[in-house]
Amino acid sequence: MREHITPAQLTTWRLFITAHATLIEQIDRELAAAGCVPLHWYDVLVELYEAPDRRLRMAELARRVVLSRSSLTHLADRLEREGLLRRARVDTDRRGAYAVLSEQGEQALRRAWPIYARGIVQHFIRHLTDEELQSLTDIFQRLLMPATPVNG
Amino acid sequence: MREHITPAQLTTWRLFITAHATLIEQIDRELAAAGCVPLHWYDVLVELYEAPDRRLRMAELARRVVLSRSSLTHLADRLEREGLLRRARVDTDRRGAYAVLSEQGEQALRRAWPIYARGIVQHFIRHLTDEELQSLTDIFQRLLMPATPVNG
DNA sequence: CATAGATTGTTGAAAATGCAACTACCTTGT
DNA sequence: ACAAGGTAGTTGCATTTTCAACAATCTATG
Repeated sequence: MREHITPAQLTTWRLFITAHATLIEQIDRELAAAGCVPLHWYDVLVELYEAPDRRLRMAELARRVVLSRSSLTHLADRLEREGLLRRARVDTDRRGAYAVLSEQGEQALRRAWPIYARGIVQHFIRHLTDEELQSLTDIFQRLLMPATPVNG
Repeated sequence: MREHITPAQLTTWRLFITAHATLIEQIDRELAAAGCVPLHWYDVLVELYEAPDRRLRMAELARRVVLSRSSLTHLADRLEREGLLRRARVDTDRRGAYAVLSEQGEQALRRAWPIYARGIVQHFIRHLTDEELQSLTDIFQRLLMPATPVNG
């Protein structure tokens, strides 16, 4: 299996990593400066926000934010300690637990959103044409496809 | 300053985050399975490898791998403990320190490269046309531009 | 040359992350 | 119904990352 890779291809990959790190770092700094929840917390909370009943099974939530189950447990502990979410039992499976967005969690989302949105626009969207936006969406979806066999 | 953001734009952004996390996770897992250095270590070592004299000032290295100076200090401590790099004094600035790639560090790079390259191809390059590769390079460079005022 | 202000890199403590082991529970096959 | 094996989530611990404070040194200005 030949896995040759050209310098140009490697450059693209490395720019991908660097661009990501730089953008996240910048936006996270802006959120912190505004006294908002960090980006990673936001991602978790917003998944709950969009889910039916503002709740998701722990494992499903972990999958969505690309975390191990144990990492999510710890993160959820912190969020719960801050009152941003609570856990709830699952009627149909006594092992299971829902993570449920709390009222405070929703407020935290609303508070952070303007800052976050501004960051996304200024550091990301702003630099892209509509075609590029569409192309990026296609590409990222394609990259994720192998990892998500059925559930699109 | 209107910072409106469309659902499609937000989707692109979120796919960016998710795709990145997924790819890194996958490649890191493969490196670990092969008993190689983790991706983050690799990134640091390869910067040194490409630098003149296999060495870089700590602050410059930190900038390149998008880490805070203090985080890099700790990371360099670990790499030094593993014998993958060493520190050296700077003649012209007695505060300064070089991080220098060691022979062992170079070996670690060489050992990890095939695994890493395979991961990059299989999870990233493989899914992209040549045009897309070029387009991504342009885009990521553009995204990074604001952060690097002069020095391209 | 003296001093105020920046910059370099490190430190120690706190927070976050990941791994392996564990409990509790569900599912399957017999 | 029961054992074997799988899954959900948590726990403790070790590793990694971040933050604020610090000492040492450099630089610029008067």
